[in-house]
Order: sequence, then structure tokens, then C-alpha cells
Amino acid sequence: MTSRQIESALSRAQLICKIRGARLTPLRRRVLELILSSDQPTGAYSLLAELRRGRGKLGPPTVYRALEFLLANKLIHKVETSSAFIACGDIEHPHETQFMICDDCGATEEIRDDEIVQILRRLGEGRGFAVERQVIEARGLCPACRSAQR
Amino acid sequence: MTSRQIESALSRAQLICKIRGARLTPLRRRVLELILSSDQPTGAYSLLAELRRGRGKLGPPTVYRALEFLLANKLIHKVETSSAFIACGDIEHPHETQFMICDDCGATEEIRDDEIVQILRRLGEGRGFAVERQVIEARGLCPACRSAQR
DNA sequence: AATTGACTGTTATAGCATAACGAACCAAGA
DNA sequence: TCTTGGTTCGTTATGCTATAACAGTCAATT
Repeated sequence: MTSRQIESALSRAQLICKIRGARLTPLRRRVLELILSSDQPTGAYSLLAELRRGRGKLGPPTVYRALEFLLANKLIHKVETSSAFIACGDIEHPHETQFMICDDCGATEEIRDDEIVQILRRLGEGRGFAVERQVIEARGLCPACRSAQR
Repeated sequence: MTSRQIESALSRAQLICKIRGARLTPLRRRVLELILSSDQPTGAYSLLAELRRGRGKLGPPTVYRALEFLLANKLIHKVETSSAFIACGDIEHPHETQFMICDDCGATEEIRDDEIVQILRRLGEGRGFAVERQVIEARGLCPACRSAQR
């Protein structure tokens, strides 16, 4: 992502928060910026290390609280199988998301397929479950690592 | 699960391992037994505590290695969003699996839908990904906790 | 100025997982 | 039988992920 694109994403996030009455504080904005700046999912402690470069000694709760806010406002997603965080690709339209993750290089692609979301929801309903959140992640090899292996 | 059912499952696991040339040692068998005995997913450290009751002081690697073996032989599944382990419902037929998990009581139901598996695989293929493993978990409220809330 | 509520800082701790090394065990061939 | 090599297990130490609990800060409102 270019720094121009990052600025744009931050501005849009700021606007969305304003509309919702949520406060994208400097700390939260900074964490979002760090996540946007990385094209790979980022771990909480890696973010913490970056934060410390600018703000001195901070504890894990500082970054985890910021992440909690960003997740609640659907500005980022958590990749469960990597315990890492990635910027949401379309913050204007909150959505369930799916990930393809390369076991080799860690490349993580956000995909968005409504059919699979509907099917999983129906599977839940059929059993009386009220599905609140879906975690759908496929692990394997990305195209680049596939060719490299041959 | 009744103790008769547990015995049956253990025998079948033993047979499957024998056929495969895999060794279901006393330790691994004991860990599987503990997992079978619980109808909820069980955490590694909880298993460790149980093991210690019979065998004295043991370290985490002991139980994690046993879990690794049981996972590799598809005798158990890992519930990623709970960091916990649950017995496989059909060890004779290895399969991708999905889970419905209650955020309230932790009840976890293994479901098995081929359609969703195929769709996710195709989503991967369409992007050049070779999908090796699928994690599909729906979190929400189980029927019992739904009624209790009203 | 005082109060309230949200946000952040700080310390401590809990929970999950693996690295590294050595001992015990076991199977297979010399 | 003896050795050899591989697998399994015990043990210690450590690393990574996440949260509890409490104190300080700040802004907006009363």
C-alpha cells in the first residue's frame, strides 16, 4: 500500500468513526496505520514494539485495547489461525470475511464470498444455533510458493 | 459418552493405528481417552493436569506431542477459536470438519457438510491456492442458551 | 471548580505452545 | 547377542499470546 493509500484509508476510517460517534484517537489511529502499512497480518507484540519506538515503554493492554476498538468497528480483522491482525479491505461495507493463508510465506488474502457465509449460517440455523461470528480460513500454499516448490 | 462407548472408540483407534503402522502408545491412548471422556473440548493444560494425577510431574511437551500424534492421525480435531481439542466423531472416515460453538456455555458441535468444503476449496483454486486444511467455525448461541436468554 | 466517563499507562499474571537436550525404549540387521 | 539407529518420552527453560486489576489523565458537562 502506498502512503497515499494509507492516508486515504485513515481518513475514511476517521469519517466512519465520526459518523458512528466512535473515537479514533491518536493511539488507535496509529495502530491502524501500522496495520495498514503491513501487507501481511501483524501480531499484537510486533505492533507493540513499533509503538514503543515512538512512545517509550508501553504494556500489552495498550495495544490490545486499541485492537479491540478497531475490531469492534470492523476496521480490521483478526486472522485466528495466525493470531494476527490485518486491515479490512472494505470498511464502508461491514461483512463476514474469509482468508486464504500460505503456510510457507504467510501471505494472507482476504476473500469475500456470500454463498459460503449463507451456507454456514443455514447450517447453524438448522441446528438451532444463532450464529454471531464466522471464522473461515483456508491454509495451504499460495501460487508463488506452489511454483517455487516444483 | 458411556465408558463402553469410550472403550469401543479406543479399540477402533488402536486398530486404525495398527493398520497404518502408527503406534498408539499408552500415553497417547490415555490422552485420547481423556478427550473422549469429555463432551466439551479440552485444553492442553487441563489434559496435562489429569495426566499428572496418574503419572506424577510431567511437562507441557509430553501432552502436546501426544496431541500432535492424535491430530496427525485424525483421531481428534483442534477447535482453533477455543484452543482446545475434541474427539473426532468418525475416525474411520477422515474428513474436513466444521464446528458450531456456543459463546455462552462452550458447547461445541461437530458438523460435517461437504458442500461448504467444496466451495471453500474452489474459492482457493480460483485464486491459485492449494488448500491443505480448512478451519470453519461458527460462534454464537446454542439452542439451550438462546432460550435461557429470553 | 467538581463530577463523570472514556481512554491510556502500568504492573502483574494467566494461558497457550515449543526449543533443546538427554534418557529410555524398541526394532532390525550384523 | 550385540550394536545401531530411530522413535518416544521426560525435563527444564523459554517464548508468545492475552487479560485482570488498578491508577492516572483528559475532556465535556454540570
